Amino acid sequence: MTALTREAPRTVLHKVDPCGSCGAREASVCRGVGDEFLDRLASIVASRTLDPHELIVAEGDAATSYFNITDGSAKVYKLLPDGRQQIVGFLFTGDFVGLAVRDTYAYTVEAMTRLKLCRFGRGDLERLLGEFPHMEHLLRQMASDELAVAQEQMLALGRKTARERVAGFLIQLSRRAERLGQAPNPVQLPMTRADIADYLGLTLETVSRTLTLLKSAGLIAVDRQTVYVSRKADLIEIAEGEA
Amino acid sequence: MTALTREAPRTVLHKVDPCGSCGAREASVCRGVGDEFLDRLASIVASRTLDPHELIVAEGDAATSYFNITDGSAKVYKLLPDGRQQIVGFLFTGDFVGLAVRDTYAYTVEAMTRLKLCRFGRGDLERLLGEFPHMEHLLRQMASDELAVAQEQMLALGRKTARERVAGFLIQLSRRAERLGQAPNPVQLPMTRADIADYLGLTLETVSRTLTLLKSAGLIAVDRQTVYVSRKADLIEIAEGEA
DNA sequence: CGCTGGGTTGATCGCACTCAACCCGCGTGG
DNA sequence: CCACGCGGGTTGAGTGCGATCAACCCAGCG
Repeated sequence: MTALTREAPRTVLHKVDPCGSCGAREASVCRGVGDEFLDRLASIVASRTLDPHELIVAEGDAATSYFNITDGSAKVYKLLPDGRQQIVGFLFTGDFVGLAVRDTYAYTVEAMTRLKLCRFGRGDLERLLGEFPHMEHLLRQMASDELAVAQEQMLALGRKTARERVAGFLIQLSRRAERLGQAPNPVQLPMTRADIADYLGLTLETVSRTLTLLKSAGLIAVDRQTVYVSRKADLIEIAEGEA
Repeated sequence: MTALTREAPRTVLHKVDPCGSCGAREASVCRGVGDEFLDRLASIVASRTLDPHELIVAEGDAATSYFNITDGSAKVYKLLPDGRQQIVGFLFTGDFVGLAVRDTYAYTVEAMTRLKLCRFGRGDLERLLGEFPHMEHLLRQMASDELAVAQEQMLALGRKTARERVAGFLIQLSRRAERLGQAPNPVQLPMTRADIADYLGLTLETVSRTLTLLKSAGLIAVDRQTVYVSRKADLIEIAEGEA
C-alpha cells in the first residue's frame, strides 16, 4: 500500500494512468502488459479530485473500490478509540490502494495534499484480473513487497530507538527519491512532524528533538521541509542499528 | 507468513500436504483446487525434518525455496547487528513460508519445536502457479491477509501499551485456536516469554509482569504455558485500547 | 546432586512522553 | 496598517512506563 517505503521497481498499476484526462501509456511496454488490458482498465475507471484532509477510504467501510493515486499524496492510518494513531504508510503519485483488503477496509486513507485518483470497482478489477493472470501475478508481487516493507517497519517500531527510526526514515525517503529518478540528497519531507511521528511510533516533539540532534551531530542540515544529508553512510549506520 | 495472526480462512497451501509421507488430500475440495494441481505439486516437493533451533531459512540467503510446514511450529524474526530481535510472526502446522520474498530472504525462520516441512523449488512452484492462475490468486489473497495482519501489528508496536499488547496477543491466540476448530478458551502459549516479548516489542520481564497484572485483575489465570481467560470481553476491551 | 532453561519478582534507571512556553509565517479582518 | 488567530515547529522541565540489572524459584535432566 505504501509507496514511500517500497523498494521494488514500480509495477504496472503504478505506471498506468487509465483516466481519460491523462493518457499516459508508457506502462504498456512495462513487464509485458498489453494494450488490451489497458483498454479494459480504462473502461472500468472513474476519476476524481480530493482536497487535503478528505478521506479516500474510511476504516470499517465496505471495501467496494480500489484506487490509483494519479497525483498528490496521502496517508494510510489506523486509529484507536482514544485517538492514538498509527500511520502504516504514505501514498504518492502512482500508488495503488487496495492491496491489503478484506470485506471492509482496515485503515483510513486521507489526502495530505490536493489529490487526483482513479477509482476501480472491486468486482470489475478482480474480474479483469481473472482474465489477465499476469496482472494477478504483479499484484501478488506488490503485496509481497509491501509485506516485506511492513516487516521492516515492525522491526523499527518494536526494537529501534528514536534516533534509529528517524535516521531510517530519512534514508527511506532518500532511496525512494532515487528510485523515482529524483535527486537522492536534499530530501523533501512532504508531511508534518506529527505525521512522521505517527508513522514512526513517536511523538512530534521527539521527532523534532531527534532531527536537531542529528543536525548537531553534523549528519544533516534541516530547513523546514528540506533535509540535506551530509553524511549518508553514518546515517545508514545509525539506521541499521550498528552498536 | 505468520499463521498465528492470520484472520482469514485457511487456503489451499495450508491444507495440502504433498509430501509422500502423509497423503492428506482434503484440500482438493477446498476452494476449487483440483487433483491435477496437487499431483503436480507432489512432483516438485521434498520433505525434511528439523530439530528445535534449527534454521529453515536465514536472513540474507538467496531465496531459492518456498516451504510448507507440515508439523510443528517456528518463529520468523529479523535481527539487528547488536542482537536485538523482532519476531514478525509465528508459523504453525500447515503454514506457508515464502509470501514476503525477494531475491534474498529478509528474515530468519527458526524451528521452535521438532518440525516437519516440505520444500518447493522457487522456480518450480512459480512455474506451476503460472499454469494454475487460481492458485496465483490464492497466494495473493494470503499475502493480502498477511499484510493486513502486519498493519495491525504495526498499530500495536507503535501505539499500544504493554498491557494492551499482551491482552491482544492472548485474544489473537484464542481466536486462532477457535478458527482451527479448537477450544478458544484455555489458551496455550507454545512459545517462551522471551519469544512473546520479541513479538510484542517488549522485554520478557515486562511480559511476565503484565501477565501477573492481568491475573491480579481477575481477567485470566496463568499456569505455565496455559492461560485461562475468565473475562474475555474485558480482555478484548483492553486489547482494543478502549480508554 | 548440580546444572540449565524458563519464569517471577524487586530495585533502579533512562528514554521517550507529557505539559508547557515560545517562535515564526501566513492569512484574515478590523 | 497592525492585531489576531492558527498551523507548524522548536525547546525546556518534569514524569513515567518499560528497560535493565539482579536475585531467586522451580522443574527437568544428566
